[in-house]
Amino acid sequence: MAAARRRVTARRTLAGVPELPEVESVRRQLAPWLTGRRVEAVWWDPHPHARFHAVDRLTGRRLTAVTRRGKFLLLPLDPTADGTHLELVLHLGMTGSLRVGPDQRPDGAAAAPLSHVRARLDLDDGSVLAFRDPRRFGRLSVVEAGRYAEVVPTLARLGPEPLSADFTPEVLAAGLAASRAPVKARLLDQRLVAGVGNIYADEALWRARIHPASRRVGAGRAAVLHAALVAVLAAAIAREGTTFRDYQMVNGQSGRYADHLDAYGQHGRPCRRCGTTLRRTVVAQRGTSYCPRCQRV
DNA sequence: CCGGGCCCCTGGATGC
DNA sequence: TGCATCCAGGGGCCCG
Repeated sequence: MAAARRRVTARRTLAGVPELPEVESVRRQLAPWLTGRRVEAVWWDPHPHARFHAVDRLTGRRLTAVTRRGKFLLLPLDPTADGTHLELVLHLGMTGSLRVGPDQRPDGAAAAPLSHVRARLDLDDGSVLAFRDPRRFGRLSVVEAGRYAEVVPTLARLGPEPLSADFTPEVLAAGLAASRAPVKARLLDQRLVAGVGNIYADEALWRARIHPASRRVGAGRAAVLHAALVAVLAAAIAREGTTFRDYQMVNGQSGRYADHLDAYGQHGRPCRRCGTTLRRTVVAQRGTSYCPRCQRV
């Protein structure tokens, strides 16, 4: 009884984090609003735990594009007076989200204040970009274009985009062969492939029938895993990400991938393939759901 | 360089 | 019902 209630609760309050599909959805929504806009003013949270770097350098700059690498949003800026090309690097962390829109309601009254706003950019068309982040895991950094190593080391060492031609079954197989860490740890480590987090690691491993703790994934299974990663990420992008508590798209709605989850957060429920009850374990310090029957070590 | 472990933070869920 | 405790997790950092 208690266990059953716990499962229901867990399903209803499914939590998650923005991964590549969610960030890509945000990017697509932001691009038409932000491209070409000039930043008139910047405010950021002076909280001692806030993770902001050189954000003041945005003032007066124009946003020339909205791009993405892995889970990072990259917004290149027009050159400064001395010709320096800067870039805004934005990571949503666990609970970060972005809202963009007019600062005033149509009737001229001020919009209701958003909660947990950690930074805001006032733009030259009167709109405002608000960065909300209850848990303060998100990061905003302004760096010289392409110079990531000092400020955003993970971005500097980021692996190939999983939906690009650079990410091949051979690249994945070679990367997995070079290490004996659990395969899920390798997927979460952004150096092998960019943008995979806890949700899509569990989903891809379930689809590929590979146990998340497996330390031996040969070329054959790596090719299956490659196909699973590409399929899962593409399907999630098509549905604008997964519905969960913290993630909200720019317009305040949620993604529609939750109904398609086969593994993530599904422990206690039957495997959609074989009916075996999915189990929960911990791999790489992350909650992990898998099928003990059809996912093999 | 690599892998493993811990920590940052805070709202919601759980436990008593 | 209320208060205390637990839990979630991306990525930085440290250690062996």
